Amino acid sequence: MTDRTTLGDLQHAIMRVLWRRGEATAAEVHAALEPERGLAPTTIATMLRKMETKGVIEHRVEGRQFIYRPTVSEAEVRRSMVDELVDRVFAGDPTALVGHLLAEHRVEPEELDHVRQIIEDASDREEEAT
Amino acid sequence: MTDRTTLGDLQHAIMRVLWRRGEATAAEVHAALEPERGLAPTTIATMLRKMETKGVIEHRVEGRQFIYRPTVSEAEVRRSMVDELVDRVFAGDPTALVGHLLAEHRVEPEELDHVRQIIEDASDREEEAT
DNA sequence: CCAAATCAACTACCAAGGTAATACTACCTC
DNA sequence: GAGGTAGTATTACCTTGGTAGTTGATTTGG
Repeated sequence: MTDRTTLGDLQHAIMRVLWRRGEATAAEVHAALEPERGLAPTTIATMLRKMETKGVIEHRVEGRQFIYRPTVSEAEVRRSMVDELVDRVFAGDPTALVGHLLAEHRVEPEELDHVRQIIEDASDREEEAT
Repeated sequence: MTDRTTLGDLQHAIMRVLWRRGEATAAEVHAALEPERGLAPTTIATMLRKMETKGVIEHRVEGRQFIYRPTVSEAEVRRSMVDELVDRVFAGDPTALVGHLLAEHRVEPEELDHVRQIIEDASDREEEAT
């Protein structure tokens, strides 16, 4: 089940565009990434085709254009990429990654409280919904 | 400065052996990884050579054997790999990754308190040292 | 109706990670 | 000294991500 959907940097950038807009043509994706990446339009088109083969996006035809949209959610990708990192680098222990983040990345304790609060609220709502 | 030292899965497994033991020959690394990976000895040897080219390990000669040892620490690798994930997947916001971990990976709040305690203690010691 | 623009498809490279057989070399043993 | 053994070097192949030129079909503007 756990599909381990890993994306490269460009693939991820493309997915971000698709997630934000719901769907887009190759030209639109290219336009969106042009500023910071300056890639050839064909590069985007090729990557889109590869990504479709890989199964992370699909397209429908509109006239002579392909309109692509994601088949995996941002949450799924996050999850599998974080899982992979946790397995590879922290021996499967997510708490160790949290520790690392607090120690190395200077995540403020107040921020942490805030985050925890959000989680707890969410859990509460979940229980209520039972 | 920030070298962005990314390691593949096998490379990471090899590094773990080297970090644990301080140094090891190709045969020793192979022996250590044999059980769970079952790779050919030459595969390990080839990978070690590639990793040395890449600069993450180095070797000294002892008789006709090469004894490899890490040139980068586990902490450095962790840091750059986590940085990369945070940049790619969480738009550079480490707190977002913490949130994800708490929400998706069911990190227990008690665990969190524990982790935070460790961090705070460390900060205290740091201040004392001033 | 023809030329220019628009798209997708095809083809081609490069780098890096991974995997391994084969070749070479030096040493050790009989 | 011959042969096996241990160990490194060479070579080779596959996959995936990334990058892009060229080609071919289609559509549309003049």
